[in-house]
Amino acid sequence: MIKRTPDRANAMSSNLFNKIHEIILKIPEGKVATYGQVAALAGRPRAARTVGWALNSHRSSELPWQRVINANGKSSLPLDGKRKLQQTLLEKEGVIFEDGQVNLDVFQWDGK
DNA sequence: CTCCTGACGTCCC
DNA sequence: CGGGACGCCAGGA
Repeated sequence: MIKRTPDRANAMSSNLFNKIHEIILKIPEGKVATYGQVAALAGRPRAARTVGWALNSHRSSELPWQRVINANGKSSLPLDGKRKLQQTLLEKEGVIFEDGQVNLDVFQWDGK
C-alpha cells in the first residue's frame, strides 16, 4: 500500500527560502537581480519582501546578497555603510553604478 | 490565534 | 520628481 506521505512539506520546511537561495546563487557575476525578479523566479511574484526577509534572516556569507537590489536599481539597505559595500563589490564584478544607481536595462539578470 | 515588523513594489497626491 | 499609503508573504512574540 502506498502511504500518502502527507509530510511532503515536511521534507523542506521552507521551500520558498531554499528556492530564493538557489536563484540568488544562480545570478551570474557582473549582473544583478531585483527582489521582485527573484521572488517571481521563486514562484511568488508578490513576495519581494519575503526575498529581503530571507536575505536579512539568513545573511549567509556564501550568499551573494550584493547582487540583489530593488526595482530602482539601488540598494535598499538602510545602512549607508553596507550600501557602499554592496556598490563596491558590484563595481568589482563589473557592474557600473551611475549616480549611485545601476542601469537595470544593462545589468539586470535575464534569469537564464 | 492575533498583531507587528521587514534588504519591496506600485499607485496616488 | 518627492513623499506617503496600501498590498503581499513569511516569521516571531
